[in-house]
Amino acid sequence: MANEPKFALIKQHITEQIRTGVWKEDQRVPSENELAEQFSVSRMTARRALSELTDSGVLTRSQGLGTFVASLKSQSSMLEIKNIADEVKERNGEYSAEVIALEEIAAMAPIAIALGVDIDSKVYRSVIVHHENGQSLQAEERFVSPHLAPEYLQQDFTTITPHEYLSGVAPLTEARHTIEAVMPSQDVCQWLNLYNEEPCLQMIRRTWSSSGIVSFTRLISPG
Amino acid sequence: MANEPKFALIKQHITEQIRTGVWKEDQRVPSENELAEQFSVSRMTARRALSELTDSGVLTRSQGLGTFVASLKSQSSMLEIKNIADEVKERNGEYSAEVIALEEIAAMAPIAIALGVDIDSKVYRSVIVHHENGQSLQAEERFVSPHLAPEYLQQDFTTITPHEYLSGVAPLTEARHTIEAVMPSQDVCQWLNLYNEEPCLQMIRRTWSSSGIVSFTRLISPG
DNA sequence: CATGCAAACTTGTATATACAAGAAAACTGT
DNA sequence: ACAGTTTTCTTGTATATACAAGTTTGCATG
Repeated sequence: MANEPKFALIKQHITEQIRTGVWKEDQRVPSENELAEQFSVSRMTARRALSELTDSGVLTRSQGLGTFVASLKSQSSMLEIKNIADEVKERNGEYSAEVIALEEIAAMAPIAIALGVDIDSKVYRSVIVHHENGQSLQAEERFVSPHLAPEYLQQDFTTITPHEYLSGVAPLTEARHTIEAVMPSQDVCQWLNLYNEEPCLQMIRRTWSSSGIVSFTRLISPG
Repeated sequence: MANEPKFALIKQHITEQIRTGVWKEDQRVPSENELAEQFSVSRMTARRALSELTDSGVLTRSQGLGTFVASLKSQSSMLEIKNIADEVKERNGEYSAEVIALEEIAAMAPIAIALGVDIDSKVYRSVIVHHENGQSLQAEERFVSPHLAPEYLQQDFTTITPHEYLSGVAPLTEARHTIEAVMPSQDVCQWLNLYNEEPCLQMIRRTWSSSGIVSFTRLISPG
């Protein structure tokens, strides 16, 4: 065997084709059998190369259809807005969401300014607590402009996360984050079932779509 | 076959043992052959469960020794400070670093304030450009307090990243991030070889260790 | 023509087998 | 007692095979 194992050589070949633009986004790549013949390896070895590149997000596969170059929206993972439900599932945990509030409120000054709407105009507010294996992991308070997501209050956020829903109705073009350590307020302690006052990480996130500011989100995770 | 494939059941069993504390950090887990016998599956199926959990960071393996529960430093990936070199390698890219500057300078007012040192006192400054497959990916300008990392200027940052070095000399206890979109300055354009003026993502990161502020970093990535 | 079925592809799961390579324990001869 | 070797365990790579399951294509029958 060469210094590099065969499956690694196939991986390198594939990433090379993608990097140099020979294989473009969403384009179909050779099937397991084709690669196996091309590199004179067994199907299982070709499969391993494709599977590992799928795990690392370079390719996507679907049964019956084939393997494709992943659409690399945010290649730089710095921009990546992670879906907490997917993260939990990646860790093999059991994800559940609890809807604490889902309502229409009158925008107080700072919220109105953040969302770019008039003071005291109607905005939607949701408070959701994300659980992993029954333990509360993160609280999410979100304010949404009604005219960009009019059906927001009708959603069932135990089965779809607000981020997933909003991504569907208004694809995000930009996000701005601020992360800081804070002491949780009384509200937050109640949402997350915190008894002792431990510092929490708070992320403020504002997301834009092409038609304007979509939402203003506060994510709070215990220490 | 059950609704859930066998390898998934084994994965669930393993994560369950870890989650409930039956198997603790760095403890050895059953070998492929032991799991295979225990679950009445082939070694390859048991192996798949172990491999996938290793890929997702739950386990670590080493040839000849065995498989162990990973030490789970930062379970919550929100806090995780990713190492760009590792990220590139994960994507199967070729990583290289270029040291643009590595020097001692007199701290100007904003830098001194950010680092918590006196104005015009000596601080270390490094500018490093991270490359993936020869293309510049990210520029990193970093200011470091000398008394917390006195040997900083003697390091070879083409083989170890500043973050890796600093983590070794002063384990980080906290980090604060700010991400925003900016137009790159002339300096940055030169570092990253940018000709046209495209917006860049800038992340300001301040890291603390138990003995004080360690570094103030500006990371800039093209759009 | 249209509906339905079958064939031919794809990826997904699972097994049995073989050998390579790293690490530690046990055994050997000096 | 020590050094070197062998054995035995581990994970790592690779193959051949089998069947399951999803998707498309095309053919055949009504």
